[in-house]
Amino acid sequence: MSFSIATFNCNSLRARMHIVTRWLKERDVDVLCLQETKIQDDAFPEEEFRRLGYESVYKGQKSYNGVAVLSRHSIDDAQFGFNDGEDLDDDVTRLARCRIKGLLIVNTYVPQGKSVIHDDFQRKLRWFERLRELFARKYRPDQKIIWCGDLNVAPEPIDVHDPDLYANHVCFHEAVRAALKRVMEWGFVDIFRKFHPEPGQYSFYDYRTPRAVKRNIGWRLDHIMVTRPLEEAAKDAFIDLEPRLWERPSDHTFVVARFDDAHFS
DNA sequence: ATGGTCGACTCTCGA
Repeated sequence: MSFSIATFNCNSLRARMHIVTRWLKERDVDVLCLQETKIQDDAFPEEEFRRLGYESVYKGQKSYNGVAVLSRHSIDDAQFGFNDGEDLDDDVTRLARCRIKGLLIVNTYVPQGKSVIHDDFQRKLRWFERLRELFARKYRPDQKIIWCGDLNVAPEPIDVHDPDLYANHVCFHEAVRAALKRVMEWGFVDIFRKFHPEPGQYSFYDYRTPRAVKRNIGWRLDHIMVTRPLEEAAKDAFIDLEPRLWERPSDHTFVVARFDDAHFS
């Protein structure tokens, strides 16, 4: 049997509900992690997801951010934010953690950073440090952990259309790539890249770039990072571009990974 | 060519 998980920055769940529900019906995943839901908790469409067979945990705020985890299996120990004494309200709507089928799921919407000379960029770098501290404090790399979401970093030159052009971009600058790498070194593998060494695979296409998808001018910012035991259980991973052809697509698309769940609880 | 387009919400910001 297999277990599948996906991540999607929906850029407003309200505006993208048609895409999320259609995708869930057609793709049949076990777990979907959402970012940028931009919806407050009292308006979250929990019942609609329940009718499709999905439980959900979520934390949102007005206009910005917001994360949710949808699951066919029961969700335990849902928590939001780092709980490290540094949490802003903003952090709580950017980081969700829970336990599903014995797996630890960490869903993040990492701060974008605005520009490399803005304070928010320092905050972004610090965010990755705090994530590493969180993993070191709460977990071990021999556990089955999935860290996924919009990480707002293209890890390597092949993850952007033009590495020279983006050298000073907040999602590709060497400092932010090093910050991501530091977290990865704790014990994560980029499971999409493991199955797809080829260039030209992106999860994000800027609305402002004309015909970006057609010209394949994109970024790989949405990731599914897994610990070693899950790397061994992984069967495949892919970027699902089809929803980009549906009505009113998000600027991001779905990234999916599948595992052999024979050893999951 | 330093623009462009979305979404949420007040008109401008964040991405």
